[in-house]
Amino acid sequence: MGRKNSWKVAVLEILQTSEQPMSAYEILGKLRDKNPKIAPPTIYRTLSDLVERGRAHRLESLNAYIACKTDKHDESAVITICDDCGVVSEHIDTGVLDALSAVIANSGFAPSRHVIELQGVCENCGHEQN
Amino acid sequence: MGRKNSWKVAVLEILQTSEQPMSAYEILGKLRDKNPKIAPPTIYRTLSDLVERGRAHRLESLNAYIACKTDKHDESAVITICDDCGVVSEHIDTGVLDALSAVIANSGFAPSRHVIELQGVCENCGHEQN
DNA sequence: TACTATTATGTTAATTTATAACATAACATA
DNA sequence: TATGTTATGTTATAAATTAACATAATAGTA
Repeated sequence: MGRKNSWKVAVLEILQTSEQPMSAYEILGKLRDKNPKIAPPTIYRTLSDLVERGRAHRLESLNAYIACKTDKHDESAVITICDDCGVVSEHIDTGVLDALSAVIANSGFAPSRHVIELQGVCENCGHEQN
Repeated sequence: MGRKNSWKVAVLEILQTSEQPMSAYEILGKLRDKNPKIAPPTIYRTLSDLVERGRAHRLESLNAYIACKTDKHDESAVITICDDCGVVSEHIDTGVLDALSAVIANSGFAPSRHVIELQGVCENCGHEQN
């Protein structure tokens, strides 16, 4: 106890090996395979830390988490979420940020964090016919 | 019972007269002043309906709701949320949407819904010194 | 009008998501 | 060793959302 980062690596590995975003409680379930006593606050603290450091993203529209798969661990990615297969992608792009800046320029608003999430159908799923 | 839209107007009025975003349970509390028996599903159904019709927005990053204050009741607004005073503004802008389109153009992703929420400090609060 | 289908709403209960509050252990430094 | 600080553990609860089913209103139609 009190040792730093007890869970960070484990949580990150779980996220990295998941094809799909995971809820905090899904991660909790995985961790409990090894340590049955782990409790929700531990997960939420670990996730907050990972998100703060840009190693994971919280998907606000799903209440779920993914590992950051880019090498730029900022929190400024545009995120796409396939409603069909659940695959999530990150898109880093300054064009969107510039456009956002332009929108708010006149309002005097100073953003410190932004959430940009697109839901829809990914290319793979779009090609399928059911 | 079974009569259409029993609550829609009431919920919308509550949202419209609120300076700040309200959680589902805050709305529930207000409605209970008049009708003590109203239950969560009623609120959530009403809110879903309002959001679908673009008369209200759900703020994904706050789990809260606001009335749509624009005359364009689409779901494509850029939303700014002041961390300080709680004031929320909607900004309708095609530039951002175009930039987003450009980002996803190569990925083949077909978006059906998007969430664009900026958190930060509004002009008023930015001018204050504490 | 009576019958039926459909949809809206009511109701109960549970599930899912998240955090408050406090206890304990580790670490750092004097 | 003593003290302060931070991380983690632990218990309990709060907050947000939905499932499942019951009942009532409405519309259509025989």
